[in-house]
Amino acid sequence: MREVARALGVSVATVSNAYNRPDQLSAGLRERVLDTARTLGYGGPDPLARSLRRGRTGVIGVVYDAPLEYAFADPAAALFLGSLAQALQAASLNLLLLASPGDPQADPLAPVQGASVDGLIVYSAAQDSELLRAVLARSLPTVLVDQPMLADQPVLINQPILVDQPVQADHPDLPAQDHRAQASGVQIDDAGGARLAAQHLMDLGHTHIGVLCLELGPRQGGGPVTPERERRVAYHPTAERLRGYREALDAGPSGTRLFLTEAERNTPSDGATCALNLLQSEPEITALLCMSDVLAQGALRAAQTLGLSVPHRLSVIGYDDLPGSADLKLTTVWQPTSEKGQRVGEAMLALLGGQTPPDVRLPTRLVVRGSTAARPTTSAQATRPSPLP
Amino acid sequence: MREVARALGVSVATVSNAYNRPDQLSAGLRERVLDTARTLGYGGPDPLARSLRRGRTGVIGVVYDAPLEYAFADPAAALFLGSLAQALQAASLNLLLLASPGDPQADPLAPVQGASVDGLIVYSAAQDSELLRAVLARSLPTVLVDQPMLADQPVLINQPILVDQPVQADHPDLPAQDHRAQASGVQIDDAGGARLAAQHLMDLGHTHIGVLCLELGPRQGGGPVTPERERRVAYHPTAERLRGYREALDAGPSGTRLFLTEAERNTPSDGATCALNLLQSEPEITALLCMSDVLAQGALRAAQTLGLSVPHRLSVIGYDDLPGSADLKLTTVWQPTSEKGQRVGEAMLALLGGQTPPDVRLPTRLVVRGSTAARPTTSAQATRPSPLP
DNA sequence: CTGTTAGCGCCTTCAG
DNA sequence: CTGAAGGCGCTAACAG
Repeated sequence: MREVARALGVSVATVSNAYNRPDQLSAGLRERVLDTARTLGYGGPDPLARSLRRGRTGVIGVVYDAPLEYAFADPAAALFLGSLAQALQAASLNLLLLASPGDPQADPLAPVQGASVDGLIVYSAAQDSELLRAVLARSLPTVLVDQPMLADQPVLINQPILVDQPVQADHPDLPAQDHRAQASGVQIDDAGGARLAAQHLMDLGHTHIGVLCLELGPRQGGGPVTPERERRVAYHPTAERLRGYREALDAGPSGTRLFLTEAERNTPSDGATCALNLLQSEPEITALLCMSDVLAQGALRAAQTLGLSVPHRLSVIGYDDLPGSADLKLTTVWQPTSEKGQRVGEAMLALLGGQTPPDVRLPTRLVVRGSTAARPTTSAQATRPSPLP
Repeated sequence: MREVARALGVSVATVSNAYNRPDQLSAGLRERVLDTARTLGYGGPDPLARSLRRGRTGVIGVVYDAPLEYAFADPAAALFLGSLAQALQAASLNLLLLASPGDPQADPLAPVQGASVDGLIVYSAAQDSELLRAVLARSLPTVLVDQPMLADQPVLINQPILVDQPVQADHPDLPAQDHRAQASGVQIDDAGGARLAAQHLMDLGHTHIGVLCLELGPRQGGGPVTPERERRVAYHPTAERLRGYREALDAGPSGTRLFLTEAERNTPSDGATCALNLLQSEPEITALLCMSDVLAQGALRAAQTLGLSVPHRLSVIGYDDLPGSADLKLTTVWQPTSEKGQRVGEAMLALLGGQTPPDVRLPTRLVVRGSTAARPTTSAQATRPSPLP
């Protein structure tokens, strides 16, 4: 910039103005400035330096506690991220994807601590985790998605104790930095939806119900869920859905049993594997409660593999109500995925604007389609599924 | 940082060292520094300032010339982005999504010009567009995905003409900035795959073939493709696939005809709409060439709506070979989507490391499954599809 | 309408 | 092992 200024015999401020405040200099001069800039190969103000000076980056970070490829592979996540991006784009904000590094050597907090962003959105993180603490420690506008309500968060001492003067007393041209951690929460009624799903199955007379759980926490590896593990579920949505299932059970006739497995990843094939294992080890199961439609899709595939007709021999319920689930005739719990993204975006915008938006809790609904039916009669039930070829 | 230094009676350099070079000070002092920092509410070095000083941000921008939500809605894009992210994560690089603003008032170049990034990846942009020029003008390490080979790109004068001294002569501690635009290309054999698909159909005897095109360019709106519009296709993959179809046609028996429509967006429902319109206005069509599996999925749905059995009455071919396409028994053109992402990531890493990776062109293949069959006999063909209810 | 000034927060060489 | 100094590139106030 100085080069350009010198070449024209003007001051750097004038060059800066040529880019940022056209009204501050004559149109002719402005043209000349832009022109020589081009000649000199100067492409305009450096975004980084500008951000430093202005105190804003125009970037919002999304924290995702898993390899980033999962985010793109999961349709529900993609849907959410898409609508979030759309909401933020309206304010010219871009999305920075912050995932924990694949390399286990690397510091999983580094991305969060090192990102130049104006705000942070936590999409997936274990409750009460280091990661979450690192996010909060940045004292940036933060939106927590599908996390326990803020009131339940451990309080964090973040008020800087100023040694003598406010740091920026001599800098009236910068907006006074507000160092309070400003956070807001958006979530859905996870437990409520789960309760509806389990209830529906019990109303249909099912007494032996398999549950395909989403990950219980970061890198758990899947498999049967012991009561011990059930107590330590780290991912809030998983915990809540489980709680919902349990609540329905407790409210219904006693004698109904749940058989829990954890899918290693939220993919159809992991869902299929889980379902297969579960159905073979517990032949009395007549219904499957899946914590996602993706998992349910796998369950459907498993049923087909085992020659179990859905819904006559096996009922299946999903969660999310993805766009493709209607085609599959899947009974499922609907959640307002897109709206959630939009709400999160709006909350962030409000936070950025200095407001403190209230926490939001969005409803869920049971959508009954063709994949659930009354418990098969005992004779049919007695038919033990044939072992795999 | 100064606060912390003052509170401890040490210099700021020492505080900085506490964070960045533990070997430069005693463990005890380091502990004390970190400790008082915590007490004072100092969360560590500001990433922005650090980036400015170091000259690196640890962020790679992905340029996407459409509302960002499209990127997430398109499974092929998601797959690509996922594997790209994974490759980049290995080098602790994060992904910044740079989409053109939804607001048509806003400057579509702003995101590209204003992003603080170490490199740029162009995933979707019209060839020879302003956007592409703006990307190249940044003189950053750049990878062009599915764009015409670099040799065909308009040359850009980007060498800065230094007025007197190299700007950084007095700053030997910073890596000498290399201002040459370093770009590399990764693409697939779009035309080749398309040719195979069209050929397959012609081998099966089809003579009236409908084509469901991806967008021809930014915001075109869809609809029938006139020869005029066909000449001006702005998106390279669309142009190439079209060229491939045409090549097969030219090589085959004369008398075969193509009927072109553009889908407004790459979604199943747009695909269905297109297919419906096409099949109703041109009842002689017995096969559909779709430029994506997503579009093909819509075509399949349209066929069902019209009561046209696939493949007996109507053959359908897709493009991409998505994970779900096998279940649909869709004949399609496979492309190495994940590998493409990985290659792009590697190319970026090489560029960042000062190397100049060669351009890469990945192969495509025809995967024949159940959605294509020989042209129906004349009598069957004469059955005009029933109008919609 | 233009120029001067004073940093934004940090890192790194170099001298002690 | 520690401290002083200079500057990354830019912008906003203020004075002319």
